Amino acid sequence: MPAGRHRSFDKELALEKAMLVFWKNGYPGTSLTDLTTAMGINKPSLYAAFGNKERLFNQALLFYLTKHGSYHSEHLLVIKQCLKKRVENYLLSIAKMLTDPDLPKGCFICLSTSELAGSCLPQQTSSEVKGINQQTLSFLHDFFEKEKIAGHADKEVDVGAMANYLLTLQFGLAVAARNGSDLAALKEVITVSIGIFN
Amino acid sequence: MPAGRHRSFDKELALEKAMLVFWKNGYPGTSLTDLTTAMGINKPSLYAAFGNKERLFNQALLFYLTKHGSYHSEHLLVIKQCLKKRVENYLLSIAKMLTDPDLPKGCFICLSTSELAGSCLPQQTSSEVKGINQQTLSFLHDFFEKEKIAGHADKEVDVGAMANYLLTLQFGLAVAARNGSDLAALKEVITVSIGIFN
DNA sequence: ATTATTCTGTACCGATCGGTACGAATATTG
DNA sequence: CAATATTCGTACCGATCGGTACAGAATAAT
Repeated sequence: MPAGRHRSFDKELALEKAMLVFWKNGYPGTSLTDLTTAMGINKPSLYAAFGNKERLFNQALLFYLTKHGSYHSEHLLVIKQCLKKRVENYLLSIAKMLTDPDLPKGCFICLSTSELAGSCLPQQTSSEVKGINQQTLSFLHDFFEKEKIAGHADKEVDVGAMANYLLTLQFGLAVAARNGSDLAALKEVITVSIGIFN
Repeated sequence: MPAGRHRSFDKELALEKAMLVFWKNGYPGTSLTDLTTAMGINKPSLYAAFGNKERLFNQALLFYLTKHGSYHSEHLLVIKQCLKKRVENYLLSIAKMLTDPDLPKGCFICLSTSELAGSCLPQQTSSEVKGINQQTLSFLHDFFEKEKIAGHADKEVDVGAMANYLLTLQFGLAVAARNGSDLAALKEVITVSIGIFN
């Protein structure tokens, strides 16, 4: 047991609150006052526990990825379903998250990606966001390659293009949700988008 | 001719410079110093000519829409081309703009849409952004309806879903460009995405 | 009980935020 | 020419920005 006064708040819960604020407002749109208010702590506690705004944001990104970004891919790996159905369920899982009434609309990663261009995000944060997207792209690439080898997809299919298409679609669904599209609207889009598998 | 000292800068050129800064950094990521530096004017001149930051942003949105957002739809109306080819050229026109080396990466409207959720954008700006997206959606809806009536699309096609799909795809391409995708990568995505017309 | 250590709350730091007052400069009007 | 109208540049406003110094409160080890 470490000596000294105990932390009076749940660090992981505070991180989740911070993540939700960043998710809603973006990095430059979120102030330390926004954060401390939502987290229910004071600035010195925030700095002692998380470093600074930039490091808190990076930790929020990883928290988001773990809690809201990782589980969708399970739908791709279900056996005894055709490729089209699995991709559909994968996208539906994402669409449900994007429009969850208990969460900010859209996707935290997609929002951060939109903030990439300018001097908006710190350097390290920028490369972390790009890394996350590259990881998703690599995963989708490998997935389609395996599907092709397994004979579930045509031999001439461009797995790189397929991976890019799916990631682009995810971005699009996220922004559409941000714009107010509900789950029904996203489902329509998904139905159209998986028409390429026919 | 109005009496008094003449404005020493080109108002439209200054608006374009401001638009480029907002396009790169977003609304909360852009400061008045960023703006005045890029525009080559001082703050009082900015306020005299454009009102304030919010009104300048709204004018920048309309400037963007006129200069970089409107001409793509021409590709949809070309006669003597099949629907698939016209949609492809429409998306290619957008993709070229999204990756133009002389412009910020991605789409100013898409970025603003991403900033919609929180207290990031002023109220009037938020509704203007939503209105722009609704207008695009309506245009695409009408376009596909006319195509269906003309017999260029199946009679059972859901024109609302098609419009949503295309808008979502535009958003996705914009974020992908923001993430660093080059024109070749976007072209791959477009090739896959128009596979639904087969 | 004392000491050492860690956290909390207040109060504050310099810098920057969006926005403006005001006088000097430049133009048209008479 | 004066008189008037508009813009420009400087210098500044209160508020908020991200970040911290410091003292007091709370805990563990001695």
